[in-house]
Amino acid sequence: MLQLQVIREHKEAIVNALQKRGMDATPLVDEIILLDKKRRSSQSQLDTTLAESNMISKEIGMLFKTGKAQEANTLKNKITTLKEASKKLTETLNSTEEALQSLLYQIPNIPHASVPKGNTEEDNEEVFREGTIPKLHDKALPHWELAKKYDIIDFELGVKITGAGFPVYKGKGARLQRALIAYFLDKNTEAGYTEIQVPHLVNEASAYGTGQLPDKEGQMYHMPVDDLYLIPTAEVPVTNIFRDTIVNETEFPITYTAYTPCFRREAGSYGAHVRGLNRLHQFDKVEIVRVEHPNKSYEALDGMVDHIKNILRELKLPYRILRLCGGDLGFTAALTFDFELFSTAQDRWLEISSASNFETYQANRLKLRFKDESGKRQLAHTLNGSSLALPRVLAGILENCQTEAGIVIPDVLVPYTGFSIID
RNA sequence: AGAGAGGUGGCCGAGUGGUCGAAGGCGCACGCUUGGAAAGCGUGUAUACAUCAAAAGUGUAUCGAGGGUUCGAAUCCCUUCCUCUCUGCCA
Repeated sequence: MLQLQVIREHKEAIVNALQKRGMDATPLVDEIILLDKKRRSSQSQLDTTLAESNMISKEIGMLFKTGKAQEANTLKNKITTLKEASKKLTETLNSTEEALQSLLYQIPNIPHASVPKGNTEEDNEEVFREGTIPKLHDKALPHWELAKKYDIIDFELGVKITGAGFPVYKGKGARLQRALIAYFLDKNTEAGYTEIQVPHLVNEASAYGTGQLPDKEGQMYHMPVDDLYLIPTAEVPVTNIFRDTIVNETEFPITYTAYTPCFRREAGSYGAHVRGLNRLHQFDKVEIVRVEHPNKSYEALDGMVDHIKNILRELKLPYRILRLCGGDLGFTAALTFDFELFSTAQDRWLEISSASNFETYQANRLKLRFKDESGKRQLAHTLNGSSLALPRVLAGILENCQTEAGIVIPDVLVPYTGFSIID
């Protein structure tokens, strides 16, 4: 959520910047400014009214003490009018604030200056590419065929137990998955991230805190009995650790990594693009989260990008990095780099990581602040990235590392898997 | 799940209808003292919103959350969440 004060003071700049997202924010912003004016004047009026009745109440107290009950009773009548007035003002204030809040929720984050204009994925800007795309043998298969051939992932079994998009990993498939999780967590820990384990269900306040609600209502699994949501990413529970907190400036940088399953309803299409592991309702992901000083957040984002690069380098997988364009940028992000893995057998790029700086957008909702040197409170910057999302990395390994003899496990993973080939 | 107790500032803890944003202590910050440190002494030490160009100041709200009673609520009533103890159930 953008800060009201910023909207008030930089209206033009905000409207201009949001055009990059293909959005004309003028009407929204205008209404917000109007409501904000109304809110402030109601606040002032209410405050004066309450101040007056507080004063009279004190007077009444004094009068009763000194035995002047009659005079006190006269004042009581006076206060009735004030009470009615303040009740009305409270109502206006509340409804104004509510309306204002819901409008504020509708404004996405302001794209960073470096974000390219554009509406679709085509307009994303490739900023880096590395790794060699392997030449596969003639009988190379897509991962869903490989999964069947080697009996390492069973999609039909998942359908039986739960439904489409809930695969069952078996044997070396399950072991490879576990190996990847352990490997990613180890790499992240080495890079200074503190490993934590968090709940996989969150309450409504947390879902609002990181911006899944109200923007992505319907994309999360909701348990109405307890009013809890299954997490779509570890970002939600991890970032919400800092909801309603004031951290000390000296604590920066705050860095966490967490492995969790992720649950997404993903009401969407069927077909080749979502086949196999390409899109799932439940998948595993290792996430990194940072809370940073505003001066350091872009440096930190670069650091995250380098860190993820290193992992992919070690795995010897071909990948590229995209700077997302305005139209493709997530609602809450100011700048996002997507990592895409090239899947030779599918002949397409698969998104495997997304590293974003949210600047103060999340922090404002979360009320995550820090005390700066002069003791003033400021909003912190939050960042997160996948390091990494499992299914498509798995798909990439299966497809890119397949040989006629079997699937050759990348060297760095062998200590984790305990085997070097799936055959 | 049943019975009981309780939720007060960074922490501990007082407060059962008026002058309480809240005693006292600890912690923390600054100053004095000291060769330096400790002790000691002094001062300060919540958040949000409004007002103001800004700071200061002032006002309002906040004692888990929401609602109610009252001229007035940390204090009384209702709802709800959470914690603890005992019993039950259970990986």
